[in-house]
Amino acid sequence: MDSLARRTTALNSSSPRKNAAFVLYWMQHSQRAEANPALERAAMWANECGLPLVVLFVLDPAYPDANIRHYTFMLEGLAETAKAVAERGAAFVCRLGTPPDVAVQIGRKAAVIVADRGYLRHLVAWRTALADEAGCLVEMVEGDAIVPVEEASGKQETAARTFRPRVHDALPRFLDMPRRIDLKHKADGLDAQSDIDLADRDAALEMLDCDRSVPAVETVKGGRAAARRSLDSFLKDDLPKYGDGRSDIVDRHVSVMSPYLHFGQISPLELYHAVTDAGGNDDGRKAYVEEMLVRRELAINFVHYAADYDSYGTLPAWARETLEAHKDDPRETVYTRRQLEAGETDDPYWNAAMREMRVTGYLHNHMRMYWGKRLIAYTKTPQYAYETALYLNNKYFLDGRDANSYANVAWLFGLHDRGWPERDVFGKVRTMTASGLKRKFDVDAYVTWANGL
DNA sequence: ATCGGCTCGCGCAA
DNA sequence: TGCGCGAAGCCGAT
Repeated sequence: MDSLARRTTALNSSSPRKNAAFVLYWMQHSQRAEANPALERAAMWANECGLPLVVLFVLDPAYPDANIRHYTFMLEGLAETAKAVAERGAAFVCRLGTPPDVAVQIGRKAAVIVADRGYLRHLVAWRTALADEAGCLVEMVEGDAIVPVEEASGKQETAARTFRPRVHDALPRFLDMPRRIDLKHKADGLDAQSDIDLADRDAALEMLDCDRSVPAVETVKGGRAAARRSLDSFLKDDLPKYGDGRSDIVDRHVSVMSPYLHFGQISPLELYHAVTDAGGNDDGRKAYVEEMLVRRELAINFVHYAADYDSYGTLPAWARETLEAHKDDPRETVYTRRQLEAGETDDPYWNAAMREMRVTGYLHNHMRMYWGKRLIAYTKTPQYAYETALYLNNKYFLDGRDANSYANVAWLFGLHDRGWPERDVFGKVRTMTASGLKRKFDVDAYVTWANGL
């Protein structure tokens, strides 16, 4: 079995449709024209059937928790992707609507429909609905995890230490980059079915009836070209220092690939190869693989196997019990959600983190932890802290609404972690404090920087 | 500056 | 059944 076949699952038992007009790739998660195994699988089918390829993207104005910040970043990437798809000789169709419905409708003329993979519950449901209603073979191709989730482990893992050996064991079978397949039949004229012109982004954004309260991020551009530029400078300047430099909140040596990964504008496998082939030192490369393979895919393992990945009740029992035992501990100050969201607490470090999040749509990972842990201390109940953390994550972060968002928020409350000495409010759940920040970093420089954003 | 103690659940050796 | 050990913890002692 070749590497593409190992990433592919049939979602129904239908056969390819006879007398079809094209092969359809319904693009959803892997929003890129290169390093995309779903696209190559669809190209393979197109050549095999002697048909042209249509790539469909459905822009859903009702996508859960999406606002104009997310759509802007996504459309910056999609405009580039549409062009690159067309240059390969496939048609790129962009439609407004509910993704599986539009895919079923367009798919009536398709011999085969290929989908990429998503992990959150609505993304799984979309693929199931498509497979049930398509009336032809529907395949799903894993392109946004290096190791397909079931191949790494057949169950929900309790911690990185149990997941790590499993994902590393499976890794060698999934290291081949998808081979680029040339299309034999060009798709002239088929792209006439679009109802959105991605080249005119402002017009496209205006068509969306969505939340406009969070402005687009000025400092980070979406799309593959921006991702590659950012990656190149990371590989040259930061990867060598990544080993022990990645946690510094002021002198940052991080790649900031998470927004691009979230929208599938870059593939985790191409990042893996870029980093392991890079110069520098072993420390940096090892640490990066730990983040991108072990940590990132542990988050995918979590949302895949924990049906209630976005519920407080899915936290480990020991964590819920200890938080429950301390729920009536006095809090120094309890803030309203409005005060929190505006960054108006008495903790300047916390406010600075909130500001970085609001303005840049991103937060350094160490400050994500501090921000989230303090939220437990600044709210009345851990349930409310959990809901607030998810709400703010998904509203402001360009990389929010991701498997990582749910795993990272749950980590704040003990997921994938162990018990620690019992303290007020937190119980045995790991805590973080301002004194810890001061001990490790020039946190005043961080505050000055954030306030200048 | 560095170290031990605190603490939980898993996986593995015995 | 016991033991070692783990993503970033904190605190107090040296």
